[in-house]
Amino acid sequence: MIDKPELDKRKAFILATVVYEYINTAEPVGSGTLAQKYNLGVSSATIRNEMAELEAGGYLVQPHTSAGRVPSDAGYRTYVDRLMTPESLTKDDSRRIRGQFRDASRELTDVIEQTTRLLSGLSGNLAIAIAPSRDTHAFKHVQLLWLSARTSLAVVVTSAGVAAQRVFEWQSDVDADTLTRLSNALNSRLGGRIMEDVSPAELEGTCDEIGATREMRDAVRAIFAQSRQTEEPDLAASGAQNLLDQPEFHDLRKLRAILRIVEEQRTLYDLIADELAPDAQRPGPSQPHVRIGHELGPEALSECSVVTMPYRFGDRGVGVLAILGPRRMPYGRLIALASETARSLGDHLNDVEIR
Amino acid sequence: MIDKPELDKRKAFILATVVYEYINTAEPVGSGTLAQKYNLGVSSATIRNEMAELEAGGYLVQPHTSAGRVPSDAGYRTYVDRLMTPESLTKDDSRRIRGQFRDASRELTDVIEQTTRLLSGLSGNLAIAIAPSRDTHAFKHVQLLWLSARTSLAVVVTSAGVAAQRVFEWQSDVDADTLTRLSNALNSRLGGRIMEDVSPAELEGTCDEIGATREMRDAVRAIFAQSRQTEEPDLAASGAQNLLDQPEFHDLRKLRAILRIVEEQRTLYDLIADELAPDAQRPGPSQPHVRIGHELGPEALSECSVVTMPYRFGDRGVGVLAILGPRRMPYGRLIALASETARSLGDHLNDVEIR
DNA sequence: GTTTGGCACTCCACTGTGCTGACTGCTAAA
DNA sequence: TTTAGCAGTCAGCACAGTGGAGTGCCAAAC
Repeated sequence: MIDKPELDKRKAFILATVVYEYINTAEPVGSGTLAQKYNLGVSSATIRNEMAELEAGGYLVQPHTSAGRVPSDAGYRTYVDRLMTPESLTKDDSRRIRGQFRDASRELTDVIEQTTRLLSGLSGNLAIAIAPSRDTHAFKHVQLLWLSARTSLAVVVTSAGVAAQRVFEWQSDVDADTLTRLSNALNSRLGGRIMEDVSPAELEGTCDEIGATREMRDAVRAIFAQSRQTEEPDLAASGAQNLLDQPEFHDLRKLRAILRIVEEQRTLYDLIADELAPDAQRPGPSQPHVRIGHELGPEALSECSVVTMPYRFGDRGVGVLAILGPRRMPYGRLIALASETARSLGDHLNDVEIR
Repeated sequence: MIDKPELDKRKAFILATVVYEYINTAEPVGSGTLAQKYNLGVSSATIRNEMAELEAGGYLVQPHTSAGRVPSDAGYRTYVDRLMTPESLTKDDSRRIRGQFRDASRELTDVIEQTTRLLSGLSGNLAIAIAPSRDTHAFKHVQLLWLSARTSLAVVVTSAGVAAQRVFEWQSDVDADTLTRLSNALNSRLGGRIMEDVSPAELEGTCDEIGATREMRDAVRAIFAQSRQTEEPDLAASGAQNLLDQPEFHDLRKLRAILRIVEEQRTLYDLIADELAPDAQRPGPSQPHVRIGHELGPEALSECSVVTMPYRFGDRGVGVLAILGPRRMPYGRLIALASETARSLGDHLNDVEIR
């Protein structure tokens, strides 16, 4: 990508104003409107000339010859990176966010889902949340419970709550005492460790220590594997119907394509999970990111933008909040919303963390 | 409601054909089309007369003077109750349903969600599932686990798997032995009982037996209350984007109203939960039900129909599957799909039930 | 009594036309 | 470099005209 020519002050101001006006009205912005509504100190003809140059530079596009201008991906990008003034939340928004987490559930999946509801309600767009990978939770406790001679229940508790439970049917009788000894051995060896650091070899070693059968060894491996990973990405989305309000999605074909992606969680996950890896390594506070139109990849989302904001849980756990909407979204407000919600969510998770 | 006049054979056949044709084409059906495509043995003029009478009887309506006819709620109702021939599933559908449950999760909420995905995929409509109320599960096991001197974890296991877990922070030190004795006492007193039959007095009695503190009594009550009920109805829905394909929902206002109801789970639950109560009492196999247009209640759903089918879990647990779509839905096929899926789901739940 | 062909009538959906208004680019003067 | 003025472009809208699908009714046929 070639560097865009630098924008002089007036061009920058005009671009910012076009984006601002278009975000508010959803109508192509003409030179006349600009001269009238905003005090630029120059005539519409001058603005016209500037806008022509902004179009040549790739910041604006014209839907048709005799229409006003609309920002391009590059126009939005410049706006977000350099022209936009950061916003802070209204008192009311802050209060609603705090209120939501004050009496939120302790259950990770419930919290994640409630957070997407909150965020979609406040933002008027589609909200998505990815739960922190279980690999990064700390192991707290495992208990093998005796239910009957040939059945038992295994429960694994991590710092984020119960990660997995599973019923086993044994081939041969098992007594409660063996289960307790095995539980104790595993607890003393693994307590406090991060799940992804626990190796299968270590599990087997612990089993051998108390003379567990081969069958039990397999069972222990299975239950640990299950508590580390889920088959489907752990993700929630809500507020899809908000998109119906946006004039750009009145075309049903486009809307379908988008909703298909949302329903098919895998694609949605891949879209946002990019934010996980870099943030987990980078030290310091997390940063919101904005991805605009074609930057997102899928053609179906070429008229959408996404604001993402990682949140932290414990030392290692990282999840992501995201807001998906039309490119014509109020970036400042949504960034502020996502940031504050991510912060509150992280705080809440740390509060309810099992220590 | 006044009884409709009986339909003679020919009227019945014409009504059935109009409904059938309209379901397939989504276009108002005219007398000419009927005479041409279906072998009625009479001319279009005769059909015209019959259709006029069917309209007078309230079975058909005309969108405008020079258009064909469209079924009314009463027309669909008659079709579903008396005219339609029951369908059975294709080999392929049956295979997909069986395949889905062969390696389905043991986790109740996962199964419920996967079932809605399956059903929305097969039916091409919106699928909804309500999980059986936890009140009807059988109590299996409770374990109070010692995590540290002042924190412990309680896990309640019911016949459908883990129902609740909760971390307690105690005001004063608690030792592992007390927790174990309390767990044992609760288990021996309550094992196998249905959750809704367990009274708070009984819980308190058991606590007193082993000399538990007031604080622990409250904790036990809380964990049992939590395992019986969830705040939100336990419900899953998927396939909303299927509705976009239906021509009747190309009107965005109508679509919005419907999606709003779907997102707001409470209304959706109330809509379908009616099916729970009567079926739980009635002996014998469950029956599918169809509710059409205004029968559903909410004005927003006046152009929709819902097929519901209860499924059973254990002796008492009853949940419901539902398919929501336009009134112009292939009732025979959807009833067969819902029935077969409900049966498979019930079987699966009973297979994975903890005994 | 029922059925049928014929006919006049109705009304939606579509098409083409012309108009309006918003906006542009360009040019020449300030 | 800025501005006023002007001609040109094009979407969107209102309007009228047309075609066609379908109806209701009536009189003749069965």
